[in-house]
Amino acid sequence: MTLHVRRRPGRPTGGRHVVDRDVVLDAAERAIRRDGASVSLETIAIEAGVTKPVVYARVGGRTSLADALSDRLTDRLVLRSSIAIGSLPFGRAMLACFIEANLTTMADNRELLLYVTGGTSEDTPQRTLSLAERSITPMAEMLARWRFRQGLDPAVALPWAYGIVGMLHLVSLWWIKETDRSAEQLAEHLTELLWPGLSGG
Amino acid sequence: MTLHVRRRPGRPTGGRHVVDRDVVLDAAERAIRRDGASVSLETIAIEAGVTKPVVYARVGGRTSLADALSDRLTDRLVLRSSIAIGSLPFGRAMLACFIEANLTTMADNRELLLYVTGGTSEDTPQRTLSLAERSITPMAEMLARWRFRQGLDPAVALPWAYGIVGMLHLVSLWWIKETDRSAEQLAEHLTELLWPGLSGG
DNA sequence: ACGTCAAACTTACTCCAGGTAAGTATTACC
DNA sequence: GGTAATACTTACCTGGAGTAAGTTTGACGT
Repeated sequence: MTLHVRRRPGRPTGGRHVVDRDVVLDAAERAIRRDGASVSLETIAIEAGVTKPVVYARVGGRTSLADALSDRLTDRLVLRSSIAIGSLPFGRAMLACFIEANLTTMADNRELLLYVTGGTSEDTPQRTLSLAERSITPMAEMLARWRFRQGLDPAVALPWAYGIVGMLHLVSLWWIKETDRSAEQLAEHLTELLWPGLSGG
Repeated sequence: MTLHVRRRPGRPTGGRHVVDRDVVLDAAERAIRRDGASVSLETIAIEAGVTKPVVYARVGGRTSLADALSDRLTDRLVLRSSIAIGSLPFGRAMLACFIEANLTTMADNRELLLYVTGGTSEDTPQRTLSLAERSITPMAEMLARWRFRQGLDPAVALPWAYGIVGMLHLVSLWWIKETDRSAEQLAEHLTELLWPGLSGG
């Protein structure tokens, strides 16, 4: 029994696509989780129940696919971070929550992270950067406001934000290899490193 | 006029290879600097004045090549860092020197960095990690000793070291795109973020 | 001196994944 | 019911990684 039935060709009755962009992206995520970051576009297409050109029509080539999945991962990072820090005032505990939320989200999307950042094309660094840019926005803005209120120079917010994202990124890569220590403990360690400087101490 | 003359086949007179491993790696670096990170193995072989199988005989496939170049980049990072921090006592100024040395070294090896970390295969994250592991060793050891003497827990040294390398990595990627601010200023900003926590403040 | 072997390289191939062009089945519309 | 548009699939092209087989030369024993 074949799990995924090929769509029949021809104009569909409803007038709309049966397999739209999000369905393809969902299938891509499933295939990546199952087969790892080196999964081919053809495999992804089969997982979606269509053929390769359909994937190209919906999301474009491999680069566009990686971009789209990067956006999804970023959305999750931003969402989980925002939830984590939403109910807390700016302070040490908030930073720890932000860090832990990021770490656990990356761990939950392990294969996806490897696909997006370790991808097959040469624009991977650019994508990593844009992922960083988006995922730091809440933190960077909050940081700039905080420092401005404190009478400190807000110009450092941008390099700091990149730095923190880079830190979380590499620590995540390391951590998802051997998850022996808890996310909470790891987040506490990083908070211990970052908070004194962040708070202007 | 052809710049690179093909070697004649046959057993050489000296008994040793004319084009040894280091020559191939030098050629690879030149080709990468010239053509970017997406350069093919064939182009690298031509740059070295040989053909593809010779590259395979000397360094192995694309993965091995990336590993070897990663080692070279790491050597430079460690060397320049060691020189920068060698004459200074552990302290804020030393951290700033360490950071600036790392940033400028990455900028000097821009294309190489993109090749190694944004490479074509799926083991890129693993390579990024091993690059990190090696390049942080001096810093991590120093850090652990320092904290031990201060009566602080040295167990945080490893995650901190990864975190710092990740921070430097991403900030470098960002910085080499638009080098508008000076390395010194950037290093100062990151030092301002890290030092208070590092020193156990 | 000469035949044989081994070394070192090149040519020529296979294989696979990304990407695309052309063809086919089905529905919408008048 | 005929024509046009649509949404696919099949079949192909391209380029790079990796490898097998062939070719040229020096070394070495007799």
